[in-house]
Amino acid sequence: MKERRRVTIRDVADAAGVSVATVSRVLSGSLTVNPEMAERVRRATDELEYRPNGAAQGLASGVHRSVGVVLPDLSNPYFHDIIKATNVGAVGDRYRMLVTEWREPGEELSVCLDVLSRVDGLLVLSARMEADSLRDLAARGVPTVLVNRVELGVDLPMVAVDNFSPMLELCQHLAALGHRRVVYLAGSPSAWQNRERWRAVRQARILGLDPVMVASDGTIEAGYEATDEALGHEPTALIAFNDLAALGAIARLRELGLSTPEDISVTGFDDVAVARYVDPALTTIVSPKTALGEQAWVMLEASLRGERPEQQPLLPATFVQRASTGPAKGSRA
Amino acid sequence: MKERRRVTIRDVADAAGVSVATVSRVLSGSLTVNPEMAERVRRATDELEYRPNGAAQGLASGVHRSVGVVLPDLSNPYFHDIIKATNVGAVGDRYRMLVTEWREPGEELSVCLDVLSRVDGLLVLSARMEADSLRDLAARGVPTVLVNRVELGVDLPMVAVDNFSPMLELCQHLAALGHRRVVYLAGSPSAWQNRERWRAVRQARILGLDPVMVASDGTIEAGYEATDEALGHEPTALIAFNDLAALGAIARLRELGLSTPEDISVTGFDDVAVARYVDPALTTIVSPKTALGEQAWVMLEASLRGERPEQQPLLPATFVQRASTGPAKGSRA
DNA sequence: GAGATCTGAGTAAACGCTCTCTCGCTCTCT
DNA sequence: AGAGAGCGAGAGAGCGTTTACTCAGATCTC
Repeated sequence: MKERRRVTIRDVADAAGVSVATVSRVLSGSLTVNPEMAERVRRATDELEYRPNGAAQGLASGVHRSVGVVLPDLSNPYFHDIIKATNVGAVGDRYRMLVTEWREPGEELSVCLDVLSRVDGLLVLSARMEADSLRDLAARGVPTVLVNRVELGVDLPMVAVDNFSPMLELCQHLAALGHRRVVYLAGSPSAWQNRERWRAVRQARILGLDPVMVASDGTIEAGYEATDEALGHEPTALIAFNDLAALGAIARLRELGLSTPEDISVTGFDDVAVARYVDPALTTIVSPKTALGEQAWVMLEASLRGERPEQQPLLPATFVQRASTGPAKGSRA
Repeated sequence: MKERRRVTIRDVADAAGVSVATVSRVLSGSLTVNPEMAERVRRATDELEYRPNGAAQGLASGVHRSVGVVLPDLSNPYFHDIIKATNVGAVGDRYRMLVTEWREPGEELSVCLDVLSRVDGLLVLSARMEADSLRDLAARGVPTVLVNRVELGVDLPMVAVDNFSPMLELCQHLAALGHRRVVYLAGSPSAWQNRERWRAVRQARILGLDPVMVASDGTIEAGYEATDEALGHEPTALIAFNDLAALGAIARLRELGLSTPEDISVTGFDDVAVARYVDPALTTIVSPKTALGEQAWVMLEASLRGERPEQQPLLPATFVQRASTGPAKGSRA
């Protein structure tokens, strides 16, 4: 209740008997200050429990020591391991990370810009943000790193996982098991990752696969719901956009009396935490989420220092076979 | 590349031919301003793409229109639906939400205080934060709401889900199925929720249950690993702290050749998204995460307005029976 | 030992905004 | 017609920091 006034740098200066400039110097670790004085200042700081006002620091110095993370959906677990890793890096470099969700598509840029007066850089984890908005950001010279999205017309550092190669490997695995007719349960059409994965699946025609795409969007519910339509194409395997959709599909198949993988194989993507624990354990692709987050921070940090981070190649993801795939029903069995 | 200077309120004022004070008034929606002038200002604002500097606004007015969310683990999915709902409320009231993770226990208060110069209030989603730190926060008069934690010695508004009653209901369900010897796979010992759930399980002795507790911590891996020890007590049912631990346990049981629920029943808590889609679908307790988040915002918003939010009763959670529980093996079968 | 060079600390001007005060103008009332 | 009230807009003082500058005093050079 006692609405005690926040202690300011002035209070510390008075207590230590020095000027505010000196306090500022001590706190910023400047070397041009008498050790004994520095000690006095530090003691005063502790005693008064002084904490610098971030808003004022940001205003005066123009650097906020914090970065914004913009993502479309806070409840999507895919992002969490990534930003967790990023956060470790940020904290290590004494940066704060501010996560912001936006909901309305089209509103992204506005959100980014809005948060920009409190942060020094941006991490964009949006598969859907319009390329124009990204270009705008790039043009403004805002340090920004694009995560899991490759946009060739945009001059921004990006870090992403290779979706194509491992998906092709997965297809090869299915082909080797005798599958031919397969359905790709798509993710969000505008997402780069979805395009890449579907590109790989189509490419797999050369391996003998005969893929068709069914619209969906990478959630459990969507996977569940898209399954009936998928079955209309009489596939022997379902290639889901991600693990969640795969789980939904398997659940629906079970309801229909079809078992996985005996009657129909199902694959996922991402290797979310539960993927190996469910029954059947998911054949999927392990996305290096931690590495992705770390790499993203390294590049953002370089941008913040004014460097131009070196563009890295796509991070490799590895195919892992578990129990949700088996020989195609009806092939040489 | 063109490092163009950010446009300030001064630029807008010049462009519109008015004083900065007037621009400020127009932007803050003050009514004491000539409509024609307001229109001029608004036009200038648009043309210059002016965006107020949040740091400066915060410094000058003392209000930041943003709240901090402090949570211990960004990758824990339990929080996401909650803060997603909170965010909806916050955005609706034109507040920004800044999510911050801390890692080191004991460091929480420092993190809170640190973020305090950029936010107006705090949402604490920490089951583990020390009561002393909470008291400190309360004493400083910082608008704060405690989520999913009830701490009677702390004078702070809190909103939480009832853990006890539904857990008791779940125990009743197990007792009715003939279970007697059961193991509680614990969550983090210092978590309020864990204490409540275990309290309910112990209470269920009156229903004929004979519970023992096995240490664990509410992750899939921990549930998986604690299962062997749990089996040492020869239970007919496992009551997991939450769904994740339940999933881990079921996976381990399967590995050991035990099937759920025929050989052993398993229950969860929370009803995470996958709970109903896995095989067997989890008997669990549906936690009203969205309601929780909404309620948290309502209370925080009241605190921000200087009101003392009315303490609400615990939010009800409902028991839901699915396929992971069945008659106790060896009972009248 | 006098002038030049360093050091280290203080002074004060930003940073971009809000908000109180002040002031000039238009109305209204007597 | 003159005074008081009312209203709208400008001036300017902060808000809490950082960061040129400035300027003593100490150290050095010849």
